[in-house]
Amino acid sequence: MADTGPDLEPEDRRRVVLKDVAALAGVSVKTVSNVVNGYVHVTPATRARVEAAIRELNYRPNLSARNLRQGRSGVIALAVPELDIPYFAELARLVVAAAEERSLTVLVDQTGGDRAREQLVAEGIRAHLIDGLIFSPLALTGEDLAARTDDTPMVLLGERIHHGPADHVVVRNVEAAREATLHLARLGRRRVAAIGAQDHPAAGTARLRLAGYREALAAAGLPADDGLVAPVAAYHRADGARAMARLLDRADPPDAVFCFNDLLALGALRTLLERGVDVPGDIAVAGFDDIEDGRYATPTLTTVAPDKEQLARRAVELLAERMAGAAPAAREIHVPHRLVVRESTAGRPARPAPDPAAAGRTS
Amino acid sequence: MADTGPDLEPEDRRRVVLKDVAALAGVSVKTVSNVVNGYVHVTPATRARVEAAIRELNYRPNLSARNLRQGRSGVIALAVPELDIPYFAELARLVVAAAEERSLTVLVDQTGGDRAREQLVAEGIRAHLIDGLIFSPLALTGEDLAARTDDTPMVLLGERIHHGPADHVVVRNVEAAREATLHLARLGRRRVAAIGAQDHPAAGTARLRLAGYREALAAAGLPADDGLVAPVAAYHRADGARAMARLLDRADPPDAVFCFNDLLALGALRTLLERGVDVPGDIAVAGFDDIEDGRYATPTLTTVAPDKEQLARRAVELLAERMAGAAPAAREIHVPHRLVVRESTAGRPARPAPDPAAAGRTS
DNA sequence: ATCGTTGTATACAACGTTGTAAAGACCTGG
DNA sequence: CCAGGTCTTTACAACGTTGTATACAACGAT
Repeated sequence: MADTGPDLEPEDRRRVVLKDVAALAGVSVKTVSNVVNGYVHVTPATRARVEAAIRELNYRPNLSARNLRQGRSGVIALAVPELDIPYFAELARLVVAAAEERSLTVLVDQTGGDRAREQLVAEGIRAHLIDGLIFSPLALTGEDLAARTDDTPMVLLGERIHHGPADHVVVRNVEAAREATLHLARLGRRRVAAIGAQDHPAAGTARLRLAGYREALAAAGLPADDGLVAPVAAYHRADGARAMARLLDRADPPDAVFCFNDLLALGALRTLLERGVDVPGDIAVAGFDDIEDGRYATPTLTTVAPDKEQLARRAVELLAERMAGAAPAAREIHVPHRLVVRESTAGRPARPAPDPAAAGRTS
Repeated sequence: MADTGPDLEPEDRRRVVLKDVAALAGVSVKTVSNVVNGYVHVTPATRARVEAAIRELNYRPNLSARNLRQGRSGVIALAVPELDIPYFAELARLVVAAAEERSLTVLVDQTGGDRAREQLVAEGIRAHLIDGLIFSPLALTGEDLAARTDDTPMVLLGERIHHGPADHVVVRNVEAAREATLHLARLGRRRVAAIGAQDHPAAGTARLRLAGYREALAAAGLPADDGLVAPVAAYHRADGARAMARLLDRADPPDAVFCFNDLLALGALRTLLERGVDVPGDIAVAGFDDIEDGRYATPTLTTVAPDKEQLARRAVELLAERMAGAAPAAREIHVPHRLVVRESTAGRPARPAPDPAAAGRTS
């Protein structure tokens, strides 16, 4: 608090700027800038002298200044509900990696799925700090997003907002849910339950997966019993565990369950185990997302595996296009998915199983 | 690519800046700035006029300019090996939350545990973009860090670098590992194995936890058998699964295993399950980190639970102090931990299969 | 030798913001 | 009604960088 802080050398403390390098190298500031930016027309001799000065002073460009000058920051934000939900963590890793390939830095925002916070994000809480936004909203509706005034380029992830105003990259939720449910029906299960229904208007994922589930029941000639559709407050393990318990407490429990994400399924598995219910003998379980945990669960979890790698890559790609100035109409990109059948529906493999890492995927 | 892009209105496209607001409100640029920054001496009338203009134009301050002017960005970086390792994901969430309380934005860097990348991070790859760094290095040694030339404030997380040049916030690894191992010994286990030893010089965590494990064996009067110490390449489930398989293939397999983190333990559990080994009946398993997965594993996982909340909070706190200019000597802060005993050592709870906790004492 | 032509280096302004210093408006008390 | 103070607002400069325009040097061709 005292003064500007001559904690160390009074002068040396200052950050090194172009001017310092220029002085040491005996050239103009702009020449140093040119060297830093790889401008072609610089004599090898000059370049060498400048580079030596840069090294000697350990010069680092001031990004704030550069950004101010250039009007962009090279930073994009990734806004997700929570980082420690495995699906989003995996996505975050992939987005950061994809962004890096384009020399973009990722700033991570956690909305907690909270509507007010999501609105702030959409409204550009980080405006001018970021050049673009990859957003995975939970609570916002299509109208909310359409009403957005901030014009930072945005790409929506993993959620389908009908006629949204922005690009979105998604998996074919209805089809995928149908495939998973049909898989359960083809095992001969007659009472296939669903865990993960949600009421509120923004619950796009829940609605689509529920639709796929119902389509599959119809296609398989099974009756639709709304008592077998378990709503949840959120998509965490605990919700899945509770929902499973409620289903088991019914007079006519299900013989299969399709959970709208893997965390719900893992919670359900836990309840089944505690109750001594055999999986998949008594009840088969399938999930959605293919998070790593599912590959090590007991039993390993059958699940819909979206191509997350591509999800991330395409999102960054679309965003980069818009950041570069392209302004096509909102696009909807679908990434592939596949059903990965594991023990929770197919049963335990023969005794000697070598490497569990090989279960399901290349790893 | 064509031109600068009159995709919309040729003029309206420009971002709104202070000047625009000032013009509309009929005041000077500085007055608008004063309003934005909550400067006290502004007439209510003026303030109202300015605020109206701000709303009308939807003005957002340009952070690059503000940062340039003020010499700081309000952004800190969190550098961790991988975001989809649950421990780091949880930590990331907590750090982001703690940072938010101080109006700091977090930028996440993934090093992959790669030495070159960690060096870049330490050397200030984001210099001038960030005001501080919270770093959880995997491959760097204390010397590497001491040799760092960048002077961005830094706090090290969860890793103990001896006599490091920076603050670090850590759990008492040796003590915690000792407690966990002693817990296994007190169950009556005689052949307690360890999974997670690592050779390379930077593996501080592995070394400390191994030391704690050995101390506990000595304290319990158990012989130290190096054949029971399983090295791993990394700390993922697959490594734990493989290491467990190797231990089981020995002529004299262990009757308990202390894994140096929960992922290793989860991998080990998977192998045990596949081999039909009863946990904790035949082999008791304990981990470290208390990640959520462990609470839903089969059986639920006994583990050392570091106070991650405090870990994150203290790290941000120390960093903020240094960013504010304080320059005390490097500090080492210890956060509390506790041993959470669950089914993997205590046995299945009574619920479904009446099975008293004493089941853990079978061997 | 002179003229372009190309290649190299420079000065200056500008990006949008805020700190400084100072000017203007307004009040109080003599 | 004015001196002296406080409150409010302003002009200007500066943060570090890069685009533009331009000066200067070196060159081959006339």
